[in-house]
Amino acid sequence: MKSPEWLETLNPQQRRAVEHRDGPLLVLAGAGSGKTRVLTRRIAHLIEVHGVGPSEIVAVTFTNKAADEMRRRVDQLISDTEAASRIIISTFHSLGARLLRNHAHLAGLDWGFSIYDATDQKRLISDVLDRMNKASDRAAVRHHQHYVNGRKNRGQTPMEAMEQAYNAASEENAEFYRTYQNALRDAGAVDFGDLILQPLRLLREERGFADRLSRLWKFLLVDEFQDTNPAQYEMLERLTATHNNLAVVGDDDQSIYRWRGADPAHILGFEEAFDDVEIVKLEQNYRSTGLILDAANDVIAQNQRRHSKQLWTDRPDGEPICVFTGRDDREEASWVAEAIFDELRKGAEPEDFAIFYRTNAQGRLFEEQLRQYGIDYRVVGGTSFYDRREIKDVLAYLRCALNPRDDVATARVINTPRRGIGKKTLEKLRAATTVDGIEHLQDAAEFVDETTGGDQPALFGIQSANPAEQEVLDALESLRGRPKGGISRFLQILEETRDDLMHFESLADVVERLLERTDYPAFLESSEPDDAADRLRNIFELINAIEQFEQDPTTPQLIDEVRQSISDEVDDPLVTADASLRLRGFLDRSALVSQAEEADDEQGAVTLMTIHGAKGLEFDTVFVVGMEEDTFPNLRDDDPEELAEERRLAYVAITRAQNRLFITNARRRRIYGKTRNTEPSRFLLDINPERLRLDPRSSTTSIDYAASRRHSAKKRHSRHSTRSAASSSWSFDQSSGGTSKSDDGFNQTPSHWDGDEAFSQDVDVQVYDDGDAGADSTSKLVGSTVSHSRFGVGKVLDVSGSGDRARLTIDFATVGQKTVIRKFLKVLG
DNA sequence: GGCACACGAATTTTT
DNA sequence: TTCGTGTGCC
Repeated sequence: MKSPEWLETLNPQQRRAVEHRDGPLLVLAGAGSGKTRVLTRRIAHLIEVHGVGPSEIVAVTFTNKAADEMRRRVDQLISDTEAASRIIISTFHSLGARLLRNHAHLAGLDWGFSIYDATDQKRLISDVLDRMNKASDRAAVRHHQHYVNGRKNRGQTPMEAMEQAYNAASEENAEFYRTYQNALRDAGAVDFGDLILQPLRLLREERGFADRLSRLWKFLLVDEFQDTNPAQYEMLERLTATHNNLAVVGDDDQSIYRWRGADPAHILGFEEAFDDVEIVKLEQNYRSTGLILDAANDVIAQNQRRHSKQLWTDRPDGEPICVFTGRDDREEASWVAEAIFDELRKGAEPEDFAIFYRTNAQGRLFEEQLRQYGIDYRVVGGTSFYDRREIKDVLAYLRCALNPRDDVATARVINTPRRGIGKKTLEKLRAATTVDGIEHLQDAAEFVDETTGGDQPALFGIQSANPAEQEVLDALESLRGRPKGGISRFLQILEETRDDLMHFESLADVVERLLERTDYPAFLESSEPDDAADRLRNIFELINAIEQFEQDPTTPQLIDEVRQSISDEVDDPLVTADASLRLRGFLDRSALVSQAEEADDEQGAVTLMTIHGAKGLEFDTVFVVGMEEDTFPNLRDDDPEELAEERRLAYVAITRAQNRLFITNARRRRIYGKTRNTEPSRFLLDINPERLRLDPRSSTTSIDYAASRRHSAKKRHSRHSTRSAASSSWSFDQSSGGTSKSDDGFNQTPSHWDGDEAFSQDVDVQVYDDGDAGADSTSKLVGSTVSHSRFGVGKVLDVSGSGDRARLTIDFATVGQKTVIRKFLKVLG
């Protein structure tokens, strides 16, 4: 077999990683060093040069985005598309789901088990707490969720948690874990943590399971290895125990999921944990300019515990990093929008720009401003598609149909749309689930449904010797009228949907009939007229996604696997129906994919996302916004590990930029509706100022604007003013270009921005005066950017007259040229 | 049982 | 600011 020609395009280290065949391989891949390139080529190389079977290769990633991207790139490298489709490329969680789905019986699960997402999990936790007569308020739910997930991330079963309990409180937690786990099992469901933990248990306990898998899967590759949690790590160990063909790629500097249980110790200690580890360091960065890389290094250098590596580039320095400090968060956003607007005018493409923020909430302002400027954008992440109420409702119906034990799903939709089953009735149903023979809400519902009102015996002829239980049953039997009718109707809908599953080829058709049957669109229309159209559109998108899933080339294989695993033990036609199996697959997918694949609109839009979402991506021009203390870093307590992780996050953000990097912040920011003064992020101050350039339109003359505030605060208290020594950072002097602010449209505020003292006064007393035109010399406005409440943003072409009544000819981004009276305009800059 | 309203609380990041 | 939960009324 001859080497493929692309081998020549790799640098020596990359090539070493690609050509390595057997045994453990650790690739320490700095940002932008061609990590994905190495992984994808390694896969191709294994197949085409070493003759490894495609289905013997398993590549694991953490996000669906990364998995999709890898799949795409592998497809490009391997000409045999059928072979390429047999390579398993999936996230850890999808892989776990697949293992469980195919071995449900081994894991003690029903074939149709549900996957609970974080929201479902919370609901169940709350129910369990109620049943245990414990507080079930938000904080308690959060605490227990955190606890359970923490145990599962560490690979601990309830029993192990109990064994490790060291005091009353931890015993109580472990006891809760046990009860919760039983409840999950009762509901025929698994949570996210189980997708790793349950397969892991099989690997530990089922003789031959690990052996079988390691014969099947001979080469494992793991992307973003720094993000593995202990459970995932153990899973990898067990899967590769017989052959040790484990290739991991990662960068300890980009470990940003500690809060989710990721432990960088795995990558830091990989060399010791396995024998004869081949180590490859990829240190050449191909992505960023010299200055951007230097800035990233300035920031990350402050972290202690790191693999030693020296990221370098032979690219030129490039432009200095542009820093802008707005007077408030709104101005920050509008400055960013305008900067992009200007670049677009010069011919840049929207998809070259990305705005990264620390928390999703920050995105809103940028959306607003981009809209003002008529710039197309796409928001990645945020409230994910599958988290939307209407989507969860529809999926809950499907889950109910497939898994009658799924009480969380049942409770969600039994009265959606409203059909007369209120809190009281639901309580009665719930109370009955403790009676023998009625384990689940749907059982209780059927009990009611079959109780025809006296002459016929109740379902199962259930009677209880226990008076309390009998009381519960009596309460159910006494239901009449709307509640009872609603319950019957609900069961009928499920029954008909199950029937459809058995008789319809297309899952999309089944869902459409479900919508009709529930009259869901009308329900949307009546309950929230304003959003109904949007929500309905989302539902159509869901149907679309289902159709796509049904046509996906990898779907048949998935279905076959499940079919094989259940065929010999189940002969329920509902279970074995094609549509059911596909529905099962689709539900798994939707539980594990946080966002609707928006592969469609990559082009023509500016990208907005959190920094977490940005990992693994790159853009020509990057705006890292909200660079302030308390926003970024966003620290809960003063745990140094937490700070280190925030720092890595900053490193990730900076290293996404190829050619231009903008860092912005605001001196005042609204948080929870309250306005607060801010301080510049320590990460910004860690960057050597020689690499930075402060934009002259900033509301400050120093990047370390808080230093001047501290400085003058000091001055107020002591007669001998000293230069602030509080900051350990380099001092920055804006040597030139310190413009007066008289012509920037904010000149209703006296121009007193030059000295620290005046600046600090400004911070204390200045109130942003929005929209008041004042009596500026209007002739100066030609060329400046203005905004209008209806027309959005535009550039001033011409001015006639003066003062408020002046008539301005403006080229608006959205509507073209208009003439508008001065007083209806807001000058932006 | 359903609805409207008020109040209160709370906010990282994601599989 | 926005969300969700709790209360009171029809």
